[in-house]
Amino acid sequence: MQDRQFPQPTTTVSDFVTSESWDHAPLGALVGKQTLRIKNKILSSIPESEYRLVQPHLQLFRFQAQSILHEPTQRLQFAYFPSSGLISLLVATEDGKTVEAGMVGSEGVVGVASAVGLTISPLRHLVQIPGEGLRIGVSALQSRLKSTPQLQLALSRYAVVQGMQVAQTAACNRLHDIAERLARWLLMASDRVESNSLHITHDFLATTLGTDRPSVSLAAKALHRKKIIEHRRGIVEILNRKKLEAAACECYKVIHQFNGVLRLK
Amino acid sequence: MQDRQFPQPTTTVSDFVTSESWDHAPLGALVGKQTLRIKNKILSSIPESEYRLVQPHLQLFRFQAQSILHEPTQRLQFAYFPSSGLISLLVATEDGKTVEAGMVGSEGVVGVASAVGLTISPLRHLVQIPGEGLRIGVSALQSRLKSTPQLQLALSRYAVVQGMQVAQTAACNRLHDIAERLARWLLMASDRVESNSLHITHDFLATTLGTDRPSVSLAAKALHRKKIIEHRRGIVEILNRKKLEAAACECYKVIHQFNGVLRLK
DNA sequence: GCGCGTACGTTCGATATCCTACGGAACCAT
DNA sequence: ATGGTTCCGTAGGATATCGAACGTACGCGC
Repeated sequence: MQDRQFPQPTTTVSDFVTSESWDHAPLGALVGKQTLRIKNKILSSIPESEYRLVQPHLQLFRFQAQSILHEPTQRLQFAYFPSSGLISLLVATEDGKTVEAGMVGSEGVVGVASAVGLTISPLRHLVQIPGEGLRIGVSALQSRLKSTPQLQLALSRYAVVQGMQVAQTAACNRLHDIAERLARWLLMASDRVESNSLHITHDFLATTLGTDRPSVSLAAKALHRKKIIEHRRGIVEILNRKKLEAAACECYKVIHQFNGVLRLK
Repeated sequence: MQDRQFPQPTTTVSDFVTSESWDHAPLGALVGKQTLRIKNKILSSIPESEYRLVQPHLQLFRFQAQSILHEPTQRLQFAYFPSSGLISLLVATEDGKTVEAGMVGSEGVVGVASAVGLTISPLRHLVQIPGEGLRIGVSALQSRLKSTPQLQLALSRYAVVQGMQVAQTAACNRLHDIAERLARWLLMASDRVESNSLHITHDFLATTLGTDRPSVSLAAKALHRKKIIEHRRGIVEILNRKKLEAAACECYKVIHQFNGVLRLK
């Protein structure tokens, strides 16, 4: 919250592990981990027997707003299983522009590349909406995967589905205008936060939509004029969800459906 | 070649299996499959023992220009391992526009979703440059994967790396102009065809770049004026590769590097 | 050689977006 | 309250792209 110098890599370590207090409170920690496990769709989908194998390596983790979990120049350190909050997967170009390629909430995992033996990712992992979850060190995860085939499959499957979502985003970025994309993003974020009130600035919306701030303000104004959203300093509020869905491009529904694929095997 | 009604789903079955002649020529078939196997980077990377388990299910397959291997409305039927040629992964929107999200050549596999138990893909798989390769039925592949862990890992890893490439494409589509993207596409295609002469029309370039034909013609003209490319009816020729790389956006190099990740474990 | 379908060259107006800039409002720390 | 910082509203010119249209050139089949 206090560190807002977003583009600087100085804030990229962001080791806000809250396990200090939680880990040393045996009962609390277990209850916490179990709750967070259930809220994360991937961890909740695997058998109890497999979960027990990875559980000792899971740390409780609090996602701080605007902190960076990974930079492309780094090696992947952890895989994160959010139970709440929202993490943006951003691509940054040489000239400093950025755009979001994907989004991870409680339905997924951040750093899925580590599940297939890779320790790099060209994507910046930025916390857009704070929350909490569990994380596991990359080497611990990799060494456990052989004995947790269901987890391995769930992770691989998520990687494929995430690729589909990224592909739809690639098309969306090319073919749909800013107002449509803004509406899509607000819906996707709202789904993950489970709230109609989003704490985000136009500036950050510009970095995720791959445009500049005035363009976001104009698009937001257009939605406001239609009484679809309301926004004040750092907060966007959804007034009429139905209308917002109508204002968004088809990509919202398409991407939303992909999540269903994960459950239906 | 003769069927050019591209957007129509009538040509989507495209069962141009040439295995009839090849399969019934025992020696020739084996030699053919072995050659094609070696040229495909995924099949060549797995142990001989695992290859022998899937080999009986592999069919020789010839990719016909402009044929469609898969439509989003269908279920995945086969996974294709190209040894040559180029397949575009296209996203189509409701209003009929299309744009390429990814590209598969001998380094990869088409239909990787089938490797994680899924039988859908929202991407149209379109043959851009003809070639040949091997294919395997989805159910045969899935039933063999448990006993071929190296293949499973190679496929999962490819899925992740392909996701990275798609993410970079998503950014490229948003942040780079048409001339840069055209240059990038020509380079990527040239790498896979291993030739400086590409048999493709401006119209198809427009569908892959997500724009219209006149915009492609203008961009091509700009490259031609700088003596970087030459183009006549249905053919684009790269005259100066160095200059073409300079004219392309960084995304070419970035995506190219991802392929290296596959080999380096 | 002729006709026809396909592909390319080019134009122009409309639109979306970018880029830069400035001012005002909200929030925070003191 | 006050000063500083962050965030939003807005404007105007520059640019890229779109969309539609028309003409031309190539190549194939007859």
